[in-house]
Amino acid sequence: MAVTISDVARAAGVSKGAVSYALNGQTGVSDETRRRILSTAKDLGWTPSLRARSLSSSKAYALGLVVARNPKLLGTDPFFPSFIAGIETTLADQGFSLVLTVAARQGAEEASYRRLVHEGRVDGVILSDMRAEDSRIPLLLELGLPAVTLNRPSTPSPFPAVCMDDTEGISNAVQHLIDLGHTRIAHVGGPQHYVHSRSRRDAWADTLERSGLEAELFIEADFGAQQGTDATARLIDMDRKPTAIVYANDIMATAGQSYLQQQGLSIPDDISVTGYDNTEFAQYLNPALTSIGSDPLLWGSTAAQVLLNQLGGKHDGDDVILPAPQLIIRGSTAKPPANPSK
Amino acid sequence: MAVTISDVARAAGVSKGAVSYALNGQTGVSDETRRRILSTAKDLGWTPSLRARSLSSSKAYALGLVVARNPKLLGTDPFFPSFIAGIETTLADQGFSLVLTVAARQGAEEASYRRLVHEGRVDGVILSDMRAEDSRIPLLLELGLPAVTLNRPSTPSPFPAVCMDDTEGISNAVQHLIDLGHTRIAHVGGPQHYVHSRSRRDAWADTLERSGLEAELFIEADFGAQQGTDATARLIDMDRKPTAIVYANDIMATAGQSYLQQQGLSIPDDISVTGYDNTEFAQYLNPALTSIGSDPLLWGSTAAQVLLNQLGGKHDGDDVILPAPQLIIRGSTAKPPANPSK
DNA sequence: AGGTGCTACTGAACCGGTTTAGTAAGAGTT
DNA sequence: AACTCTTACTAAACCGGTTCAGTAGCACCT
Repeated sequence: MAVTISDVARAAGVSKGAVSYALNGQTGVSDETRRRILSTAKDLGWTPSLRARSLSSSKAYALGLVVARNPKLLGTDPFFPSFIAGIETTLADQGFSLVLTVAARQGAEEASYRRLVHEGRVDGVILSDMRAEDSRIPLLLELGLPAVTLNRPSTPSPFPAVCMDDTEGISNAVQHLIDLGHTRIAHVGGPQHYVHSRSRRDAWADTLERSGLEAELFIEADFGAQQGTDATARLIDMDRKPTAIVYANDIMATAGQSYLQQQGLSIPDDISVTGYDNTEFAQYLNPALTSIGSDPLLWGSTAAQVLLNQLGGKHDGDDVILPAPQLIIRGSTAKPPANPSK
Repeated sequence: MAVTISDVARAAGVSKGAVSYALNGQTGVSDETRRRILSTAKDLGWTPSLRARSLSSSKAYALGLVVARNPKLLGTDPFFPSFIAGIETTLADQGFSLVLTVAARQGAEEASYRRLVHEGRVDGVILSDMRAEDSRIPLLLELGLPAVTLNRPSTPSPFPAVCMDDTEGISNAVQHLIDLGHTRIAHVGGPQHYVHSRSRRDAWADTLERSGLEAELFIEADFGAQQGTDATARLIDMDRKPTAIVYANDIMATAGQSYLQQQGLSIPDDISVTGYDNTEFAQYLNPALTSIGSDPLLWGSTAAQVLLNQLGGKHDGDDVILPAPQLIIRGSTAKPPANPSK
């Protein structure tokens, strides 16, 4: 079996308690003894037993992430793998692990959090995809589970937030289109109960209105290719059809772009298109997709770090603001047709 | 605090040991007493402490998944989220959790497995993306960690395998193209150290050769959009350029298709294209992508179940064979041009 | 010299289960 | 009646840490 703290105690000629104090850097042992204990521990190759420590300290040494999305849609979202990789880079260094849960069915989400707490699997969770009136906040308060949120939720939240502004990228995209001469700029947004979907929509509307344009061409979709296509079809069926469409993610933009081309429209000559996320394939589309490039890796590693700090009582209470995603202009945007149809 | 086994013992007027026997369905208690213990446990709302159980039984009640991929590429791969969701559906029912690790850097993979074992985080792992001479097999044997593999590895492996045949879909795709009249069918494959990449290539080559065609137009890429584009560029620069390209995944096919269109080629009139995975967006491309639809959800849930059976000593030793992914024919494939250029 | 306070440590309890060793009661055997 | 065997249970050890209560030894104060 592995070497335990008792083995170290015996070898060093002290009690178990002394070893524990020495190893945890607590007071109660002389420097002299501490050195001796540490060196015998090292000689014997001692490493702490996570399980024993979990039991006696009532900690899990793990963080949780509950992803509540349809796996089909999740599969096309490039955000999560990078985000998770970011979380990992922080956790691995500090002896923590990530427990991942996918809540596919409605209602499974709450059950997942309850189970994580009840089994004591995790010491805290990272909340992504914040929603309006997010029910997870009261739930976690009830459960007493620490958390960080990605972006500050719209309702009061006692949890630290790690923020990456959605609005700047969208505003820049819309302004870019306005500067090119577009006046009928549509937006295909994500589900509006998501805070980020909502703030992207608001950014789109605000930017238009600042230039005296009306923000009327809006369709809500679900971030999936199917609804991206449908929304696009509805937009170009309109009497006063848009000359540019700002999509809330690259998947919908890709699907929309394909649909438009299929309808005989040329991109960007007949209609301009922008995405969000700067997915790896965005630059290889035909034409390459103008998009907004976020940094999920940084977001993940920062969120994990903030949560760990919080657990260690080292959080200063301020939200962490990360650099806003930037607009990346490519071939899918150009000036509107000189003589727009109808 | 939560109610413990001692509380139940006291309430039922028996010893801790008796409660443990009763709750675990072991012999040593009369039916009468067992019923009484179970009902008082229920009345008190007792649930086992995962941590205490982990310590005394030396089990983690968790499975691990180590994903060794560049997060950038991982982000575009629709396989993992669905696969993980599948794993979850099995685990959640049985009180297990999933510990996910992303090994970004080279060498981080082995360290991840060692850490999982060393900390006792998991009772077993699921191995995906099997490689030729896969170093994980001897590693896990050394570490004594149970595992399941996705598909049977090329080297001898004592671990059960859950298999989903790669070859049938590719063979059908190639045969479909041959039936349409193509004779110069290229393949853009994944990294050839992956077993699945290799078997897809072999299926492509075998099917061509069965029809007396030469399997010469092969390029290895990394499943990413960039290399998919590059490979496509090289193929159409050739003297005897292909009239059809079979890609090893949808991402490369999508990137390739865009590149081809950008070069003024019409799909499928000038050149046919097929993908693999049947990504959600595949059907919304322009033209819709002929692809091969695997079932990662089923694969995940089955792999988890087989591993749990294995841990419970209930594995019968046979590999589990899942239905092979099927070819889905869409607009990106058609008969070759009547008078192929050069 | 006696009291106080601090340091450095020990021994034991504790976290909440599982598991082993031991035992009392009853049935069966001869 | 004495012996063995089984059943049903208890007490205690154990997993490997953390933490609390107690104590010996020493310095300092008055």
